[in-house]
Amino acid sequence: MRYSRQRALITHILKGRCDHPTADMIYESARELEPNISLGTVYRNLKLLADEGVIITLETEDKRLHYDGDVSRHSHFICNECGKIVDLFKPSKTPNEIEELGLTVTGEKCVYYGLCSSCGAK
Amino acid sequence: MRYSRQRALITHILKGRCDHPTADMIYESARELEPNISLGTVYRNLKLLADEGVIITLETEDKRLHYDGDVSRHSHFICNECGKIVDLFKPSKTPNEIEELGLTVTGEKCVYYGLCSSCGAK
DNA sequence: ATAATAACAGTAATCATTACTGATAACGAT
DNA sequence: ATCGTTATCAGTAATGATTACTGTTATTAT
Repeated sequence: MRYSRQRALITHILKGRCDHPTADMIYESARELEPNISLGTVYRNLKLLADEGVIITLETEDKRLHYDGDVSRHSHFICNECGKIVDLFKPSKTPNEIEELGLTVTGEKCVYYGLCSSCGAK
Repeated sequence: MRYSRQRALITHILKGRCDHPTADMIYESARELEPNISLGTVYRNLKLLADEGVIITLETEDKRLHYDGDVSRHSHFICNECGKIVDLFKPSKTPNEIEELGLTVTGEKCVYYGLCSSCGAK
């Protein structure tokens, strides 16, 4: 993977903020420093960076992919009302521990990734 | 919410299978018994049923929403290779316990839902 | 420096999902 | 039981996030 100013910028932006922006939000930020950057370039590099494990993706119910520059093991809380995404460090926080942060938990979705038995055998 | 034959069929199909079909797959199944059912009807009812809590949605990396008729608390395993979705009962299975099912776990994404402190105050 | 090609900007295409329209069916009130 | 209201329908068009394409530019190994 060659160096590119655009990819470095996208990485820098994402690592320097603690929210979970969409591609479009990152595009807006990037244009402040690189006015001619293309939205396609943002999408392409976000996908590359996610494939490389440099950043993380977050599928939400708003149908848009959110990106997270923090690749340490942690989970997320999403407000059903305003859609705000909150980082929950310590991955195995129990619902009770989460409530202590002022959050009301009504549900959870936990997905594990990896290889199933048939794909792992190959 | 009024009764409709189409909605009853969609519910029946989803409750009667243990995979995690997309709207399109449910549409195919539904057309076997209700050949004139519309794809829009399938989408509309799946959304209604999910809002009512009768079924559950699952956002995956294939960009399509998957539906689950099992609303009991459980988590999922998705194979990175073939995309197969496996139910993991007992929601708090540890990675080690999952490995015993023949699955190789390389990552997890855990999201909690509810109300944040500002939205909860209202 | 040059050649090979990854990456770019700009834009068109894709495709899952949602919205719209006129027709039909469920169901409470008469 | 029929009527009127309106939720729901079938069919189809529109939406919008993401991806693919095209000709150009920039990176890097030789």
